[in-house]
Amino acid sequence: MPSLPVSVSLSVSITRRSSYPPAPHPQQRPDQRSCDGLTPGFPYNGPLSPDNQDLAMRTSRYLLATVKQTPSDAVVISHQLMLRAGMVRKLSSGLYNWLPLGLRVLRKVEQIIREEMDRAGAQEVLMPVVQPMELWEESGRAPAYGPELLRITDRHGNAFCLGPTHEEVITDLVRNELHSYRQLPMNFYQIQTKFRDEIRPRFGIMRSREFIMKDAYSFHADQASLAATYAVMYDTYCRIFDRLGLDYRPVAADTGAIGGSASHEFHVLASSGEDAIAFSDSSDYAANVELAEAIAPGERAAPGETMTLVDTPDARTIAELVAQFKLPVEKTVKTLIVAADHVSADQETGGGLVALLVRGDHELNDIKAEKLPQVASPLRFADDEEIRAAIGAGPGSLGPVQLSIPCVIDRSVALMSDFAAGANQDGKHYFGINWERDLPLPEIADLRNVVEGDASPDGQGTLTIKRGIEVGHIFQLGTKYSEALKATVLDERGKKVVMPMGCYGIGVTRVVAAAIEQNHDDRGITWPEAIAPFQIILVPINLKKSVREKEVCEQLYADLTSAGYEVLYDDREKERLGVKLADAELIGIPHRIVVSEQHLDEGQLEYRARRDDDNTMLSVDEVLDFLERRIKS
RNA sequence: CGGAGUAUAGCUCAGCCUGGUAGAGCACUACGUUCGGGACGUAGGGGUCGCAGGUUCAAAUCCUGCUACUCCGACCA
Repeated sequence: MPSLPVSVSLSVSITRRSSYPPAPHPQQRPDQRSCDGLTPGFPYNGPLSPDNQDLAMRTSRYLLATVKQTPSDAVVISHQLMLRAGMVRKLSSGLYNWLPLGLRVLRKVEQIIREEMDRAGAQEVLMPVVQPMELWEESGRAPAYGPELLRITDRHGNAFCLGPTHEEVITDLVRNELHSYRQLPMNFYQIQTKFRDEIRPRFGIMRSREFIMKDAYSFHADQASLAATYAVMYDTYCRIFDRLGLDYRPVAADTGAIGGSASHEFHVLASSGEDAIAFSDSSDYAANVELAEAIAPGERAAPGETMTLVDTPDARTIAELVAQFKLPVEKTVKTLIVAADHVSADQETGGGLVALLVRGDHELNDIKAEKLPQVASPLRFADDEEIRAAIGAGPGSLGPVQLSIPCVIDRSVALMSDFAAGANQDGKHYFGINWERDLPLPEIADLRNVVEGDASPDGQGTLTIKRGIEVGHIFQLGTKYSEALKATVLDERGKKVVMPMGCYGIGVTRVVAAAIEQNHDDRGITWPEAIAPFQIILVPINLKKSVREKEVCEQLYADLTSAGYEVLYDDREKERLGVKLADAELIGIPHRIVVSEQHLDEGQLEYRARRDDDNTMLSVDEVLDFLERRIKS
């Protein structure tokens, strides 16, 4: 048998044996133990090892619960891979057990969040999962929250609920503890389990009923202080998601009654995301597609055609019209008829209907339409009979010319010239319509969804649309809860003032799922460095046969661990190489070292990053330097 | 809450229509062979067929009720 390369200096002395050593002597010297407290080469059923589990583990002692088959009830990738990699197991609908491997990832995400929140001056607290209903009565939110709030009763008949969020509890705490404006601002956060009794939990960890959230609540003496802390939280969130290694976008969110730039969602970009978000290619602008403003820069071209009535008996949709008459779709207009708001319906002659016009290739935005004063809320499309009664033609032949009901047009429609639209007579369209020549320009509004390539509303660049997973949300709450719960402090004049509040959430468990949605390939997870369960996996090719592989692995395991790396040593003797490599790829350890007899002859090891396509050969004594450069950079 | 579906071994599923000995693959245990990309052989362990009723000489199979879970929708953000 060839001897070990001289470059490997063994600090642990191992006697070569052709078979397992006998059970260790109880008085074994500590320096003969490896980093995880196990005697090198000790077989599977040894004692539990209490040492250094944060850093090191050997697979023979670890619950590596990987499965080959994709579970049938998992539809999204993150759910499939989290089950397959042995990170989680379902307990019941929307409830999951976290196995050791998954928990390592979860803890890393938590730790990054914790460090950055602390860095931003927030103070960690821990509030109960179970909350008294009294507080929810006091805030007035109990009825509004409905059945999503899981209510429970204790043995004395007192009402409690499982906390879906903690505004009430923190506000109650703060009103008892803070008394002076001098103490403000303060920002409290916790990383805690939440429960929301979702109507339909789905997508595994992405939308479960029980989940872990980092929620923070800030309290202020005035609005300016709230705005300042909000800005700090915005930056903190950026730092957190940067450190997590995720591709994300802060997105302007619907601020409802609060207004201004008082709310942002943080989205991890992934094709499976539930939300479509639009962002500028050359500025920070980003918004939910439903909320993104559709602007229409430019001017209307002068009329070039005369308006003509054309028989279009077989064209009932824009697609048919475009196909049959070789029209560019940008020269067509869609006319949608919706119910009018009651008040305006009385005043107009529209029979309770309003026409909304968007370009043929555009889509009506329900939310924007609903916000128009003329339009009934909730939005309701008119049925065929109503349309025929009011206009005298069926859908498919509707247009703005000589229209008998009120009409609102999209901004981009207002810029069209020489366009085609229905003639309000069955089977007929007008071509070559021009505003202000053939008919007056109706009221103009933003009616449509933005599309890829639109000009960015901030005037810089064009919009790209991608799907995102909402993982964070920051909010300037104002005094909604502090008012209801009377959370006041005395100001400098000794007057009681209600504290404006901010709240800031991150879905910690959802971040883990989102990270996988964004980082996977056909073999498994490709973790970002910062949240991988382990940094390095050590894979000997044939531990059973090769004493040399075992010696080198034990040595590397000890050296890498004492250098501070988190190492998973795949010391399973019964598994073949293929199984080990497949597992390593499935669980997505970023750095892999394969140890083989063949290459040890030249003093070489194989290195491969999870996202690499090829192996890199390293000499045994340069491994530490190499990894140092590779990981720390 | 509306619609659709599923429930049989740890996992993925067959068997049910047409009632009569509980099945396969993977996983697990033992032994042997194999050993650089999810090995092979031999032997074995493991299921009150979701629960409760009913029909029948006989029910995984037919009937009724219940429960849980999944998918689509509404809801939530």
